[in-house]
This record gives sequence, C-alpha cells and structure tokens, in this order.
Amino acid sequence: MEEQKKKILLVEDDPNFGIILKDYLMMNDYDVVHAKNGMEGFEKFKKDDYDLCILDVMMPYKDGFTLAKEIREKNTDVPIVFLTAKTMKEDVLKGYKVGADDYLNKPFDSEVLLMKIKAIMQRKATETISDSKQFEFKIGRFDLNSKLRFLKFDGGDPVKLSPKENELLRLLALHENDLMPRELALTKIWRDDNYFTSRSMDVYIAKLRKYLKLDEKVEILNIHGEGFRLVVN
Amino acid sequence: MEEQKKKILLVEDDPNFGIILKDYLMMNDYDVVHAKNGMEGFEKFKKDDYDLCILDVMMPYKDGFTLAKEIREKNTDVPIVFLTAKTMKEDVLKGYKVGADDYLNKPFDSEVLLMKIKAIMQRKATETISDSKQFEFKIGRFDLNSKLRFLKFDGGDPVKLSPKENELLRLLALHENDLMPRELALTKIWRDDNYFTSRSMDVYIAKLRKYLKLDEKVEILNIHGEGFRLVVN
DNA sequence: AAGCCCTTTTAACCTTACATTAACAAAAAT
DNA sequence: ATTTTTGTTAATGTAAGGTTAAAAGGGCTT
Repeated sequence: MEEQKKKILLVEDDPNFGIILKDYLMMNDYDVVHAKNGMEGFEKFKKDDYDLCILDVMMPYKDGFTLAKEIREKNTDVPIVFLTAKTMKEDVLKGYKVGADDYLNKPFDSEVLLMKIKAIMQRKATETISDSKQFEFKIGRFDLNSKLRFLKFDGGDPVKLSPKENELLRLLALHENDLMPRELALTKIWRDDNYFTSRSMDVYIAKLRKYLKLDEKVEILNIHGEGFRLVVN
Repeated sequence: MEEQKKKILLVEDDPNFGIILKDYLMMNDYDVVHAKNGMEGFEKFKKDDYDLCILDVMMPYKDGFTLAKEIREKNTDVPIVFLTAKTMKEDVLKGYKVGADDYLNKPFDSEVLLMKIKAIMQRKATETISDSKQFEFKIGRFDLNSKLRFLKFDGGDPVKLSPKENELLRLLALHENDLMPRELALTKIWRDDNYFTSRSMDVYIAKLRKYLKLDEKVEILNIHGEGFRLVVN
C-alpha cells in the first residue's frame, strides 16, 4: 500500500509568509503548491486535484472569496480554509456563505493550523470512503460525466451542463432509485435552505427532466415534501 | 409540512449565559437541551440522539474534554464544538485531539456561532444516507416502502401514499395482528389528541382500507374505544 | 464602457397533493 | 332509546411542485 501525501493548495500573496508556511506544511508531510494570488491560484486549482485549499482573504487581483466561489463551482467538496487578517466578523460570515470549512485569524499559531488541517482531513476521510471516484454515471441510455460536466445520450454528442445542473444530476444519480432529500441538495449545492433556493432547485429539476426525456425509461419523480427520486425502469 | 428540527445538546455551567445561548439557538429553530455540568450533560446525551454537542470547556465536576471523550466512546460521529474561555492554545489542541469539529473563543459573536453550526450540519448532511431496510414491510400480498412512501400489490405498480397515510400504515404494520392504540397514532403522527385529529385519523383509516381491499386477507379492524388492528389472515 | 453570452434567480401562473373539516350513516355501548 | 364512537364521502383551503419567461448577475470581448 502506497501512502499518498495530501495535497494542499496555498494561496497567499505575502511572499515571506507564504514561503514560511509552505515549508512548515511540507515539513509536516504535506504536498504543497503555493500560488501568489487569486488568478494563479485558480489556474493551479484547475490543473490538479487538491485535498485542501488554504486561501488568504486579502489579495490583489482576486480576493479569497471570489476565488473560493470559483473553486466551489468546479468542486463542491474540497475543504476550504480562509486566513483572515483579524477577527473580522464580516469576513467570517462571508466565508461560511461561500462554503468555507474553517477560518483562521492572522497571526495564528502554526500548531493550531496543523490540528485544523488534521481534523478536516480526518472528516473527509470518513466521508470519502465510497464516493471517491464517483464522477461518472450511467443513467439508462445516458452517460453523465460530472467532472467534465456533460451528458451523452447513446454515446452521441455530449450536451454541456451548467454547474448547478451538473451537481443536481450527480446527487440524484448518487441516490439512483432512492430518495434524494430536498434538504440535501439545498445544503450541498445551494448552501442555504429557504423559499427561493427551493424554487430555484425546482427550476433545475424541470431543466433536467427536459434533458432526460430522450430516454422514456428515465424519470425524476417527486416525493411530496421529501425530495426527488431518479428512477430507471 | 412537518419539519424536523435539529437537536443540540448544550452543556454550559454559567446559568445566565447558558439560558441566553439556549434561547438564541431556539429562536433560530434548533431544538436545544441545556445541561448545567458535565455529569448532567452525559446523562442527557445517553437519553437521546443529538445532531450536535456544544460543550463549555471549564466546568465543575467534569470538564468539557472529559465529557467529550465519554461522548466519543458512545458515538464517534456526532459533531462537537467547544467553547473555550479565551484563546488558549492548549485547550484548542486538546480539543482537536479528542475529536472536536470546531471551537469558539468566548466571548464570541452569535452570528458566527450560527454559521459554524450551519456549516457543520451541512457537512453532516452528506454522510446521512441512511440504510433502508427498516422502512420496508410485507403486508399480505402488499409491500410497503415507507421511506419512498409507496405501496405495491403483487409486485405491480406502486401506489403513492401521502405522508399521513404512510405513517399510519407503518405504525399499523409495526403492530401487525396486534392492537395499535388510537392514542399512539395521534401522539406520534398528529402530535395532538383532540376530537378533530381523531376524526382526521378515521378518515385516513378509511383511505387505507380502500387501498388494502385488493387483498381480502388483509384488513384493518377497529377495537372500539381502543384503536385499530391490522390483521393478515 | 457597452454589448453579449451564459448561468442563476425571481416572478408569475397553473396544477397537483395533502390535511382538515363537515355532514350524515352505521355500529356499538350505555 | 339515545349517546358515543366509528365509517365514509365530499368540500375546502393551503402548501408544494411544474413550468415558462423575464430579470439579474458575472465574465469576456470589443
């Protein structure tokens, strides 16, 4: 069994601090890629798979939140930790809204950071036992590739899916023939559960149904008040 | 619609602060049980299932860490958040070691706490893909799936059941051939026992009888003044 | 900055699903 | 006999979901 080092994307514009942090993490057995601003961070993120992203909030060109949002569009699961300059409540709240897993106030203690990282990785480890490579699905005569965000019918031309369409169909596929609770999709994809996000989700269900009706054996059923069910007859 | 509130165990020895925090959380739609020390906290924990534990670190009799360890022995999954008096690095590290999900330094901002709770619950949401076997019943020639809320006759087309129909039939099935007391259904399903809910229940019994008459071996009998009995001959 | 494309949200309107209540009939208990 | 409980059907009001279209937002190009 080959032990794979965990890969961390560190986006931090202060060069001194960035290097120090990077070295410290590498000394502790992480594989660290350091980007010096939001732009570069996103480029690097697209090129590889990371187990964790550590983002500075204050950065030129593209701040940490904007970057986080972009990262979230491509990947709803990767843990994100923010580094905020001080205890700025605004920042913290904003961070959680874009789906942060945690945040740290600068200056912070490096051991604390390490523990946080460990805790987060551990959390992921328990979750990610089964769904590690769950990006490709066969749904009746369709093939869904949720990494590349397309849907093919009978091996024909792929139709591109928007991020939300993709995530929603992926969640449904993960629960094929079973209940996919409304609340699950709303918390996982929309990160909020209110009247409007709920209506938004219904709109997406309608869109997916449109795509899926090419195969009349495939349908999305509603379970009133509970959620939806993707069935393949 | 019947909404299931998330249940929080709050263990905090400062009575004023505890009450205030409890009220604040309840205002935000959580179901909160407040324990005043570690001992009491553990007692309450054993008696019920919680979605989250919020533990003060400094407490008489039994501190938060000891309590957390005990809780972890019984339940490896429930998220734990610590409240630490100040930025005590020792505490934070120790907290993560016993498997905390997060910590908050007192005094903390209540909105921040709320966001943390939300984030933690979101994380949990994915894991909770519960197993189905306890939701399936065989009733004569019928199959009841009370998770997906349908009833099949001889493996034919499933008939959809409404939430109340479903819950009622499930309760009857749990007591198959035995008395299912009126009061039980009223308190469990209707959460209230009065003339009108009682009449409402009778209406649902009539609906269920209609579904079930496809199999003349299955019937719902009334036990006057007591309740109903689902019998399979 | 203006315009365009893509995605997402919001709004509107309509349909379906559900639970409750009323009304009256039938059984059972007193 | 009459009061209470149960059986059943139908009517009503409300909430949830289906669908389409318009508005809003963001990035990118010119």
